[in-house]
Amino acid sequence: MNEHVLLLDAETKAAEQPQDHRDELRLWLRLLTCTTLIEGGVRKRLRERFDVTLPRFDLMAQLDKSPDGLTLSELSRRMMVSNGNLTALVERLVASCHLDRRTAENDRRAQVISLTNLGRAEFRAMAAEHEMWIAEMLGDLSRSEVTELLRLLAKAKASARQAVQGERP
Amino acid sequence: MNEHVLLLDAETKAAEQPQDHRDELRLWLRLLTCTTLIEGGVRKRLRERFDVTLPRFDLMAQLDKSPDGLTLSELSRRMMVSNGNLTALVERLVASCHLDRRTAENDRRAQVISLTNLGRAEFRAMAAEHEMWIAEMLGDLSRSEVTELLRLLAKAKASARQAVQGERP
DNA sequence: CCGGTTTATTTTAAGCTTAAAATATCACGG
DNA sequence: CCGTGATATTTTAAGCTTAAAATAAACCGG
Repeated sequence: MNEHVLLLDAETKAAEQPQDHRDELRLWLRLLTCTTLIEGGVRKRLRERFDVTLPRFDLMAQLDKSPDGLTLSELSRRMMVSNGNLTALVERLVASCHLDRRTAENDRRAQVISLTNLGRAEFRAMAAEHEMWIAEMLGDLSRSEVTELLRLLAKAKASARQAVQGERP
Repeated sequence: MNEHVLLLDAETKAAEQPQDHRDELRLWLRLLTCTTLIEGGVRKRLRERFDVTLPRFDLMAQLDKSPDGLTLSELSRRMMVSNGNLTALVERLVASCHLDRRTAENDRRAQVISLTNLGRAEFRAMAAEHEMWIAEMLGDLSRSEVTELLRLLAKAKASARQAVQGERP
């Protein structure tokens, strides 16, 4: 009986498995292509128009949404990059007077990072153009297609998050 | 009359522009989140299971689809990474006996890269698991949702490609 | 209040990535 | 066949990224 089950499993695998998940794989590759294309376009425009890198723009974008600043840990969680990555990135932006950094009041381990007035002003000028670039790149999608993509990607995001983070401990 | 037009334009801008493209921006951010999540999960699994990096896997994936090999230019176009990037990546995989590299027969400038038997065998073992990881991460989507996403992302991809590459010269 | 554990950050080593400049070869029109 | 422009690749410099180890401070149960 055991062999029977195993045999069935093997046959099932042979018959279905190799084809079964091809669409999911295609979906992942297409998602990656879309992201890479848009990211490349944004990166290039940021460099040409503002001489700024994408990671710096992303960092400033997070801080612009949090006027009271964020700790490095919170930043790394929101940007989904490693902790050590931020150390150098923040250092450079502090050196160029775009960011402020201070020790947290109640926790001497933590650093609170925030935008300076200069940083905020420069970011907002960039963000305004950035929004138009994105609108242009996604310009062939109708309003309802955008809405539908938002809905389906929310589901994909939840699915991936559960699979990826559900295994952490 | 010119002032009239300009005034209308200004009013239109003030009334619509600041809000008009928020959904496209949200869509882009959600796309990026999905990609980053899945990419991180794949990267981690590739490292833990096979001690291989994602760029190496991607490179081998392209070559596996082209049994006759590819030139560096063609590879860089398909992988959407810069030319110089591949030089070191290929070098390392040649050193570890996963890739072959030979000068093209009819063009002494070009290098043709292909998988060795070892490289192909190792890649296929990884690819089989990789497909299951992706299926798991996207497991909460129904078949019809996957199909619909494929359709909409194809449109997004075409839109972005036109906007990004239409400006090259 | 003390010792073990967790949390926040930095450091380190390796590798990836890009843009731009340099090099080498090819193609082709005159 | 020769120069000119295009194409293929490598080199370079700077910056990004990660994982893992190290450091430091906070928390917490006994």
